[in-house]
Amino acid sequence: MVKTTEFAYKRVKYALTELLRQNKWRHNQAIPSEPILASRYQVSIGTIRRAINELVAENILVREQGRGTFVVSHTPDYMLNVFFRIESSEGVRELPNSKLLSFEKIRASKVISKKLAIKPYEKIYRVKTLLSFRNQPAIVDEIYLSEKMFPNLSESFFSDRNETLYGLFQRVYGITVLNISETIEAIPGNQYISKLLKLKINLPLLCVNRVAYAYKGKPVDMRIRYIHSSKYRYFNNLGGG
Amino acid sequence: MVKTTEFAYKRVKYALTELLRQNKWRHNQAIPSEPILASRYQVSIGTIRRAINELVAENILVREQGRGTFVVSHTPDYMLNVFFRIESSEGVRELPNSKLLSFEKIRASKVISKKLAIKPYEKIYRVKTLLSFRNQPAIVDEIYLSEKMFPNLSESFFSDRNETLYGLFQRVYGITVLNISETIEAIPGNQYISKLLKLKINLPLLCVNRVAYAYKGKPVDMRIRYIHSSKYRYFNNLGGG
DNA sequence: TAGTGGTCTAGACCACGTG
DNA sequence: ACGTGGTCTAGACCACTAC
Repeated sequence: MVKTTEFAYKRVKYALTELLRQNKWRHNQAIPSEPILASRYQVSIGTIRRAINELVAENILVREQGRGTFVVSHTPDYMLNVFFRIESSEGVRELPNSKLLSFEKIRASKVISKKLAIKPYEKIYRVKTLLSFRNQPAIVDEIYLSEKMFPNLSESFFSDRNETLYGLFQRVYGITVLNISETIEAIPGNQYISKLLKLKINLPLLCVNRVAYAYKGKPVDMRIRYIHSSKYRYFNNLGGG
Repeated sequence: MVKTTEFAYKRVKYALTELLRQNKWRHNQAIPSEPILASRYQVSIGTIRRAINELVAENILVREQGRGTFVVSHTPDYMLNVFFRIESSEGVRELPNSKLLSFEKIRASKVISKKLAIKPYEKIYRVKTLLSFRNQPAIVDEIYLSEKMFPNLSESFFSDRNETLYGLFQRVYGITVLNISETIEAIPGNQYISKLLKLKINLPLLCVNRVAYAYKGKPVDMRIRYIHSSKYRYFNNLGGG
């Protein structure tokens, strides 16, 4: 067990994370400057810088020289570079357009409630969307969201969107998705999904199972994503650099 | 175009990377201590630390308090935590055993020579192996290696291995794999691979296409990996933290 | 011009590993 | 006891943004 308060910079980092989790700073405004934080936490600027640097490395904050340090903003560009891992077979990387298929309020199954860290049978939304690149259907999404976390969500949020879903979470609910864990399988397409993707039944699809997390590992949403695998693929880079 | 020599720490980092690329320091011995490097490059220890910190963040060096700073070592454990992205459907993560299927010397196709950054039709090895977890066949690998980069490679290197392939590259050839890029597709299994994996033909398989790189983006090997997808899956984490 | 983050320094003191 | 990396400080100077 590592104490997060053993060192000054860990203590500062923990305090800043806690303030971020409480949504004290919106994603468009600068957090307090380094000298101010240094005096507030009674440490040197170097120690503040170290704490902030770690949060920057974790994609939680971004620094802008001459302007300040900000909460990361879920722009489409950010999404494309950090979270979106699907490209065409030719290696083209772009964001798809989204079309709403269905919007339902249901009760969470045991599996889903566990992944969302809510009680079994709590109310959730299930949203299905069809994602297309240049009008070519490519991906079927099933999204699961806790109603408690996202009260008063309705169809209209999904039908005409000019922002990413995580951008909406941040703008409307003040919830910032920080990291994501995914598992990928190959499965034969069933009738419903194959038809949407304009594929013959039983052809192999990539199936991506994703859970997104906010501060301190709090689950935000879960989704199952079926991908037209002969035209699109998943990509990944490992090892840093 | 970013000049890598604009700042002292970038200059030091570049110099260290160059020495690493030239294999000046083996992976079992410490690189020079921080005070020595500081005096050698005429900068303060803080600047040396910054350069080293970036190399540590890129998984190139590891620090060990009280002992020194080392070139990262490709132990099985390191492989499992950094590069190996396959787990069982129950979420168990372990390294497979490898059995040699075939070892050939062939000429590179255009596609492969491009990925390995060698001339078309240069001599390469093609190695096929069957990977198993607890004696259950799970993965078929096709590995492509440049003969120029790995002279005098023979079957025996692959038949009885107690180390990972990248561990062998590092120990025998002094080549350290630093990062990896992968694309993942779903494909129907052909007869040859389905049989090896004890699957019916045409069932969906995960197909992972990997290129591994050493210092400065130099390609080391390429492999195509076919995975028994109903028992095993690919996993990934995005966003850091 | 004032305020922000970015680089770099020189040094104190601590924690750890080896002899 | 000594040398290693780890933390933290206080301050100089630079680069960029805003007003």
